[in-house]
Amino acid sequence: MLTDRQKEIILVSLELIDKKGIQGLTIKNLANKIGISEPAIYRHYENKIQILIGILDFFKSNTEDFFTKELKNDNNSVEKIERLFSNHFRTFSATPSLVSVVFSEEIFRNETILIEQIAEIMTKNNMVLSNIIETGQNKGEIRTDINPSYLSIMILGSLRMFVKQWQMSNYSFDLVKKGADFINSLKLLIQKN
Amino acid sequence: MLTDRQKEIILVSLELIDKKGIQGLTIKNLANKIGISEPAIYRHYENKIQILIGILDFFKSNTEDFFTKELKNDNNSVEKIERLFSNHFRTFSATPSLVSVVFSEEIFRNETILIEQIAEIMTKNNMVLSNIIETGQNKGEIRTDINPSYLSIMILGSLRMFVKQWQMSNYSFDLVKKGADFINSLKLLIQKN
DNA sequence: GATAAGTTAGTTAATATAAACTAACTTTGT
DNA sequence: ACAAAGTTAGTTTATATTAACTAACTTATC
Repeated sequence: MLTDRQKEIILVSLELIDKKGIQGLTIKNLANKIGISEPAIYRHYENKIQILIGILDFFKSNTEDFFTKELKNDNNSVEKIERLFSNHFRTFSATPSLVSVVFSEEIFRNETILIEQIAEIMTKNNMVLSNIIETGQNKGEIRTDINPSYLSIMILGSLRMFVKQWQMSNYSFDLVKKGADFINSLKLLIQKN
Repeated sequence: MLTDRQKEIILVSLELIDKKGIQGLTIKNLANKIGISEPAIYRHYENKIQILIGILDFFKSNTEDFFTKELKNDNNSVEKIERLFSNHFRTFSATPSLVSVVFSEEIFRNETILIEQIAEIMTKNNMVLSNIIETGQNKGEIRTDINPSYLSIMILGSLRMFVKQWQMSNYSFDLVKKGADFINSLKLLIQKN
């Protein structure tokens, strides 16, 4: 659905945001880095907002595929959570610049459409996780002394902070490897007994 | 140390960032909202970066006072953590616009000085918390099956996510009240047995 | 299979707007 | 009367976007 150039624009935009923040994403920087002129960008995206929407779509499709696949099976809930996040770790490892974008609602504050999309993603993540937790509690796999929505906030917050630290350390450790270790600790917290 | 007008500039800047994101903090918006002309701003701050530094200082002094006070006493570690965060909740309740700023490293990506200050704050928070946890583990108050740095990431991440949800819900619940409840759940997770 | 018509992806040049900041003058409060 | 805080009217620089045009390729038609 996306042309090669469109994919390139999205990827280079992610890199720019990653390295210089949202203020670094200008049509000029984008064009320079790709090696074409500024107006050429407009042959591929109508305007800057469409590019930002493209970035969000890139991430959305990335996770949505996985959600639908993973949620169908009938694994243990704790394992499900484990897989959900090791998948995220793999995604971030492959495209580290995604971290800046996905964890910075700030970037999308200008346009209502963008805010809505970000809110949608976050609500979805939260609902999916709450559901898994509730099921796990009913099956006796997850501790029941804390309500699902709180547990969900804690898990999502923990993971987010973990990834953010990886980013702030300049990707100095292996996210997938250390991430697996971190998830193990998280499992200790949420498992029954 | 700050004049009334300087305080006003900081507070209005916080409001602008809170409502429109960092892109909403312009000298023009600032001047309009205060009700003076743009150049008048420069009578009080040399340039925009100084204003941003002012915002960070405002938050730093807010927490530093508390840290030094709170850490001297010899309370139970879990209680210490509880107080540390209920204090944060109170601060955010009083000045909700702080949330956008403190939790958005993104905002300060342009200038090296600002990045350093943010990193300093985060490192400090993390060290203070790790220390409290380690002490608590040695005194048998906190579970020892998870290492202090992981626990610290989990706690900070949980709290951050909790506050962020409060913000994203348009401050629809009482942060201090529900926050106390949330901290209770967190306590269940980290306490020994 | 050659030519006309259309498309794609690019170029350079220009424009509108908005940002941060400055110089020179005026008002206000003690 | 003088210093602090304000104003008006600018400057410079950057940014997104548009206009006008072109080279190279693809498709349709005779």
